[in-house]
Amino acid sequence: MFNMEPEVLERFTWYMREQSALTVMFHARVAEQMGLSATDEKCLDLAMRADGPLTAGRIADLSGLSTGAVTGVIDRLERAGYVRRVRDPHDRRKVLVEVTVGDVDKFGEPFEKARDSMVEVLGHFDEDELQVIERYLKLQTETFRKRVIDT
Amino acid sequence: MFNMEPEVLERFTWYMREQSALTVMFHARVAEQMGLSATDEKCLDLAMRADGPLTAGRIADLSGLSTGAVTGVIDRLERAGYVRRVRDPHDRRKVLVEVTVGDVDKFGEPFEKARDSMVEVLGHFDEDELQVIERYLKLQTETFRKRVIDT
DNA sequence: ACAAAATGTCTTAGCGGCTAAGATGTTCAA
DNA sequence: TTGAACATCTTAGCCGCTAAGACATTTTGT
Repeated sequence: MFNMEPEVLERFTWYMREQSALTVMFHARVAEQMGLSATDEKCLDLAMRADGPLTAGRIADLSGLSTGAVTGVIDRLERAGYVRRVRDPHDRRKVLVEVTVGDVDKFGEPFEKARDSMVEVLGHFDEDELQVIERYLKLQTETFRKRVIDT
Repeated sequence: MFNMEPEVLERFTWYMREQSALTVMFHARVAEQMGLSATDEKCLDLAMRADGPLTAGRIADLSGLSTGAVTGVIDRLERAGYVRRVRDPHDRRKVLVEVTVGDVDKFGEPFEKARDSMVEVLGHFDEDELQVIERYLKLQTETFRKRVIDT
């Protein structure tokens, strides 16, 4: 591998830090717009990004909340119409949390703005460059999850 | 501009969403490792990323917290040794929040892991590709801030 | 088949942080 | 100089979180 100067690394670090802070603010905006707390929005996001419906306990694990707290989260999400409790027919102790809203992108102004913003940015790159960027994003998310989150 | 297929857009949306969720988890890890709440860590991050010291009121604005809450945040950060209260000599009503820790990267394991992870990822690209990625990151953060956060 | 242990969720008590309103101290303007 | 504006702190009340245990269901061991 060629020699990467420290300044380059420093600039990249800055971008990551900046993007990181922007992301936290973005989540706060989305939550506010949906009439949810940051916690509730985070749990709803988990439920939406999962393959199938999650159990209450799995949401507790993924979110880091206690099971008691998750009960409250699901109560509020259910009351607001975002999810529905369904008892698992194969194990009636379990509660499956089913998301009852369709298209993710319908989730208010912040999401639309974020999408528009992304389209605008990507418009500044040609096809070859987009392939580089996609390779980067894919590798970045995978590596970050493996090395930082999944400890 | 050339024609961008919907699937490409969808894949990029997925990466952004994934990265977004990972970032939120990352902040939770960092906060936990520092013995701080998510709120306190967010405020400390604001103070660290600012040019000079911020006032308590400015932190309230930027964080979206009430001034009363910020008083508590600064109390806890000060007690934990991360910041120091300094009265502004030019306007003694104001309280400047001075960060009293040096290198940002000393901030615990998660930060180091994140940095290592970034280095590993960037190692998979040559110099030309890195320039594309940097251009993308710069444009992305700027555009996102302008279009989504600063409404 | 039955009892005991394990599992998954919900309930409750107690704690701590948040908001809103107002108190306190400082600066600005007439 | 005096009243208004400003910046922060204090306080009361509320709400969500954790920890512990209750309840219902499933699994295990005999």
